[in-house]
Amino acid sequence: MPPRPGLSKAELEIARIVWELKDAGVRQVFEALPPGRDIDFTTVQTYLRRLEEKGYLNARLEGRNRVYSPKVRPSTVIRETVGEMVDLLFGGDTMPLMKHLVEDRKFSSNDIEQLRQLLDRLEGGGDGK
Amino acid sequence: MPPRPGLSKAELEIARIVWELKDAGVRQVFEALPPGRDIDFTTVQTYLRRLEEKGYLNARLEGRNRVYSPKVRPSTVIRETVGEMVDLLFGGDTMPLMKHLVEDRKFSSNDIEQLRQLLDRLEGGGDGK
DNA sequence: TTGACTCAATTACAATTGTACGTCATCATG
DNA sequence: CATGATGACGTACAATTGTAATTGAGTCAA
Repeated sequence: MPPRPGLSKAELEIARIVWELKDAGVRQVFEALPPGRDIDFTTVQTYLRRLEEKGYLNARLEGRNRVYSPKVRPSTVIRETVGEMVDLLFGGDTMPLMKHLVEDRKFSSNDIEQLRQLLDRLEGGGDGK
Repeated sequence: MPPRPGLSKAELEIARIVWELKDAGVRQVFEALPPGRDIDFTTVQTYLRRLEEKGYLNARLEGRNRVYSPKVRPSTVIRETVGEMVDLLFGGDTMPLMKHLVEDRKFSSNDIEQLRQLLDRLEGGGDGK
């Protein structure tokens, strides 16, 4: 198969809502938009249709309503999106992104502790290259 | 001022080359493309022009050649791009991205050590919220 | 001095994206 | 039943993006 086409920003926004709702009709997604996000109902319809066409969502007919549910797992989309960004921004090298994040974004000491533990859990699993 | 329009993928690719070269004419950028990246000279020209229009690059005339140099610093572009992605993918929350990266990308034990040190250096500087 | 080249500048054009409209069917209710 | 709300579905359309062709001036070498 050809690799899935990527998601556009607006599509990603909508996909996230479906992931969260697990299972949702157009109206539900529409209503789950953050306040201030002012787009038309039919626009949401369009995004959902495109997401289905691109293979990211399943759609079934419930009565005469279309109900969408995730098809590709969020973690997959995240991996692809992040991977693409790492390629684009850092030539595929993850460490610079890590450095940027650690230095640039604010973490609470709680976060820092969590990160330490994540790293600890890694040790031994890595290929140690 | 209106906020700078974002960079497209192709533009980012070209911007990265300019950052690296510090100062470059179209030809140089063109030649710095990775082997296999097969786009036309004039296409590169177009991207550089757009980058200038969008305010990311400076251009000066050297003889009758246009020489481009960075105007917005890479770190700024990186911050914006990463920030946008964090918003889109994780609703603005950085930690899930960190987790994803740590769990999903392969790090050498050397990398892990470096990350630990980064975290250590943070402690005390963070707002500890 | 005539090609062969090289650039800049302009223009083009298809694909993708963000956004919405129009039409038609269905349903519930006054 | 007429009417208003709701949705599916198809269509539209401008902006952005990825990519290139065209045109015209300047430079170099034969």
